[in-house]
Amino acid sequence: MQDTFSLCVKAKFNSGAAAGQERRHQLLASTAADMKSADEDAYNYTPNVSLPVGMGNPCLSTQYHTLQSSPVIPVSSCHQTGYIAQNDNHAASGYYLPQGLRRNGAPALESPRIEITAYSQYPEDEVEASSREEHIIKRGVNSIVTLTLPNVDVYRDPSCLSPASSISSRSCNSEASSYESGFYNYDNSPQNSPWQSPSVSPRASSLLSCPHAIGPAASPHHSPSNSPQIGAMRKYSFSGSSYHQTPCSPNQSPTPSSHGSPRVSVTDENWLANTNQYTNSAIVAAINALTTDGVVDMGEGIPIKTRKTMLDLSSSMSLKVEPGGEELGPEGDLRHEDYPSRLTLKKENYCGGFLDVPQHPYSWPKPKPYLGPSLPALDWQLPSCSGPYNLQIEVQPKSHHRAHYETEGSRGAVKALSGGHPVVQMLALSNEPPVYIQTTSFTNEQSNALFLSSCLSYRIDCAGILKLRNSDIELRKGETDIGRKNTRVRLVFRVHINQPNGRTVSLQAASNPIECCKSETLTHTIYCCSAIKRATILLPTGTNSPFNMSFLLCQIDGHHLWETEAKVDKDSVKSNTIVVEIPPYRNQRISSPVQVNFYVCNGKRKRSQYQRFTYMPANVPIIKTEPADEFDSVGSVGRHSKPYYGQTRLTSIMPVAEPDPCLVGGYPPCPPHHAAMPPLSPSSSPTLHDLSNITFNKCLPNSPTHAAPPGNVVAPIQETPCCSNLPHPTSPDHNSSLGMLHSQGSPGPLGYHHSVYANSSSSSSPVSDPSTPGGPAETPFFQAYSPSQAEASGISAQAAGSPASLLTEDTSPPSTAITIKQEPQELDQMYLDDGKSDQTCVSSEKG
DNA sequence: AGGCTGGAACCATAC
DNA sequence: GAGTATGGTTCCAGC
Repeated sequence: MQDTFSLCVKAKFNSGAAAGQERRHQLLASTAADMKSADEDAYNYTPNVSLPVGMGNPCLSTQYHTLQSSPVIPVSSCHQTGYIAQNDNHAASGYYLPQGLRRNGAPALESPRIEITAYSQYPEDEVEASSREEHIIKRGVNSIVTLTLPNVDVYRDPSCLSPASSISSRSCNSEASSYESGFYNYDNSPQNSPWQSPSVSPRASSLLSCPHAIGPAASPHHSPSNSPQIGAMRKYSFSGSSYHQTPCSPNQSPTPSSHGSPRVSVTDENWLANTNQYTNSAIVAAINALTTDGVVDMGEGIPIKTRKTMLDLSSSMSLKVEPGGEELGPEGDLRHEDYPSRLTLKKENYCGGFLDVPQHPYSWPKPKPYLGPSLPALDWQLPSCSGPYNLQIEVQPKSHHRAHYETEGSRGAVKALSGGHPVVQMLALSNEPPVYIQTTSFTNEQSNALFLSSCLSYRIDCAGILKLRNSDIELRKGETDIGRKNTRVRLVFRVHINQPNGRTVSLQAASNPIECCKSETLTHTIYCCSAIKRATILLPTGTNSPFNMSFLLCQIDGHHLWETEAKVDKDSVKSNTIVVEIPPYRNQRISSPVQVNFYVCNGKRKRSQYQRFTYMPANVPIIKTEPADEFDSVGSVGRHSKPYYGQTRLTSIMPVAEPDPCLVGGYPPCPPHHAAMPPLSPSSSPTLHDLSNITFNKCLPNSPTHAAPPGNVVAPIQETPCCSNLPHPTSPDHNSSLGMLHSQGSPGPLGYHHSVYANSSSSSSPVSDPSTPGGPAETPFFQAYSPSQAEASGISAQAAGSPASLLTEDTSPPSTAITIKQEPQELDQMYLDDGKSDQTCVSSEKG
């Protein structure tokens, strides 16, 4: 199940010397959201991203993206290949499959996502007037650029209170896709629909029964005026999604809505004005699906809850088609011409039981057609590296960020663990063509392009996350309760690199999952550790800490072939931690790693999400357990051994202002993936990290910086049965590799980190932000450390009230034939609940 | 004064 | 069907 979030980025962009001043640019990034409901854990969770290409396999075969092609990118173990756009619209056809399209032509609108959209503050005219050169900036390697929103005033203009409606809608529209599709500069052909997410959602059918098409409409969301950020988000979102500059949402009443009920789920004409971009065949199909008999029965196919809401707010329920054909841009005409009366009829029918919202006094500025090169839809899967280019998230966002509702004010931008902001870095060989940073939603692509010499970092300091009500989502999807616990998202950033041959290489990088829910429950809790034979996990005690906690293990294949309850040290509960002894696997003579899931429950109905746990064979000294992430897993688990290093899904973060040394020091800062670095081999095999001989320093908040990990040697690792054969799409964590699976040659949104981390001591992070010293280190992953260490430090740390630590009683696993990569002397930690009192770390012991 | 945060309160749903 | 637990959403107050 997925929920929908909209995330906007209001970024600062210090254009650099060339410009000589701050430039307003619009940056659009899509974010895919990983969400799962309580019932959708490792076994039945459907990843929001049903992409043929997994995130874990960032490097895909080179693809040529064209606007006219379907976004399905063949999966490949890839490498060096980015998604290349070509101005000609032919090549792609053969590459892409209309998987995102449902049988009836409706787009697959399954995947939740957040959308990050920063936008240029330049007035359209001004933007157009801007010369390309003005936007060319030369930056030295490792320079950091801050995306700024120039006209903050505009951004927060009260009159533009709720552009967010677009966002929400937008997001919902793209639900089907793994990534938000922000490019609607497509023709309306089904296969060209941006909705055709490469992701093939198993739940595609749901869309048919649901007004997903009206989803956006369902979420025009009368954003409260008190949420400037939301408004901005929405605005950006729409902008980003259509290349149309929509300074202000028409949805926004100059004055706060009188009824101001946040429950308003259906868009008004304003929405359409913006969503004309969406009024393509997909929408029509969806609407048709809702109104098969030509008469819309609001009582059917719409969740009661939503229905109720809608009725209550019927006045806002309107899908009236705006006469904004001229505003649609190139494709706009087609849309309307193709489905004018039909769409109108359907909408009217659909809203038959509702009162139309009076025409808004507002008038949308005419969106101008995007004149730039064809760019892949945001819901397309793209690699993170291509040739000399490599896009990476230099500083990962915090693992937890409370998303705000439309009825709320902004809850601030997503921050980095260290207290700074996420940083995205683009790396390229110095002699390579300039990098064209995709700054969508502009009428003049030139004005939104930045040409970089080699490396550039962008600090995303104004990206918030907007969460849509589940009811709205249900309305769109025609499902009920789909939003439950869909609280995790990722940020996905993209860059487009123009090449001399006229092609454009598009890359994208995804952040670590971000927990967006407010409540701090077990659902956020991440328990990751690996162990051999036996391990002890220290869990935090707190309001949500289960006193009668059960620790269960079950296989990830969807069947509880084996399940057992872990032994809980009741005495430990007295302290601030709970010690759980993980039982040995049923078959202790396994020859390959066996991945299982476990969850924690409080003896009632509350239980955590599934977390992965790996039982390693006796002769395989793998200790590290990979983070769980459905999003990651979507793509290539089992098939590609998706690299997964340094990635831990943290459910909570430590105090922003006080980065944990363990996290920061434990891993070398993300080295600026030098362009000079040899291309990562697509065929690189995942490797295991041997931590058996590594001792880890005490993991205390104040512990000294840990030494960088020694050089590493990697060796291929065989995939575990569960992973190789079970790319369980429903498993939130199925993508995780057993042990320290990573393909050194497969950098990517996630895997890339590994490469980074692997390169010890590379601390030349381009990110100059002192607040983000650790860079990638902010995304620690669990590691085991020697018992002695655990005793000496980890436990003591617990006693001291510091986050729990991962205790590992490693009885020195027998040496293996594989080459082992040493891990940094660091203790994996997991912080819960924003790293406050609930900070916790999990320690495992191998015995 | 406005925005950001944290948390309480309320409501709906699940058990 | 009622009661309770849990999660989702809204609202409020403090910083």
